[in-house]
Amino acid sequence: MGVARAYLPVMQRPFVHPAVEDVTLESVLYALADPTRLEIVKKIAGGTCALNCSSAAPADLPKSTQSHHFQVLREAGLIRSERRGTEVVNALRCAELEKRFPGVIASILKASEKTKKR
Amino acid sequence: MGVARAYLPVMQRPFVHPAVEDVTLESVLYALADPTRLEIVKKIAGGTCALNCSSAAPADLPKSTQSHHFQVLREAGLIRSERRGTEVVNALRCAELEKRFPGVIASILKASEKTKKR
DNA sequence: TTCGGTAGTTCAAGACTTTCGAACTATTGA
DNA sequence: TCAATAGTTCGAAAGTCTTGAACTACCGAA
Repeated sequence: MGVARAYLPVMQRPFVHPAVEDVTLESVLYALADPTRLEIVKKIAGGTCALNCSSAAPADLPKSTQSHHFQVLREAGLIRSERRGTEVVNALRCAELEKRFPGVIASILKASEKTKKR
Repeated sequence: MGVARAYLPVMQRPFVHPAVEDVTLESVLYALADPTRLEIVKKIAGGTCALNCSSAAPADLPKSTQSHHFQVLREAGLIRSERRGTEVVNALRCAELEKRFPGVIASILKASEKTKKR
């Protein structure tokens, strides 16, 4: 009979996400204050389905930097990540965040669109 | 006759504020992402009149740190500062910011009030 | 009119963060 | 089974934050 494996290999460990009530406004603002991360969030928010890391991040961003930014976004409670075989798909936690901080994410995304085109 | 003084003493130089159209969303989010600065902005926003630096900042914050945070807020376009004798009075640039980034500041301030009480 | 207190600035050093290359782990498809 | 793909971890270099110390400017009292 299969002995329970105490430690899952690193690349199989499920991601940990904060409960929505533990998400802080400051961590959300902090996460969005970085231009690269705002870019990522915009890309995820703009699409209709969850995106893997590489396609959500700016084209030439080193992978180690990508990993770091996705971790910050995840720990801030902005995105939910799930492993799908070799890739990680990421979705914005829109509805939850809207309930917790009404208007915040929506107004920021809207403002960032307008600001973008110059 | 009074010779024009080329350089005003440091402590008399007027503050420089960015024009509202040069304010970027990222600099605003960056400025608000710091808990101390969010605290300061909340205090300024909550009052009915402009506040000097010492009374807008958390009680035990070292003055050099205060100075730094007010500079960040000013350069981000969030506050307008003016010298009044020995002190500096600070006001939120509410109306201008609301026009440039509708809902952003308002929703953040609102969310921060709710979050505060725990 | 000078002196003490108050308000804020500047500078430099130590602590903390960010970024990124290199080496690694898992999974998939040929 | 092997190469390619997707992401993680580590450590070092570069960058940013925080703070004490020394400073400037202004104000009010004696």
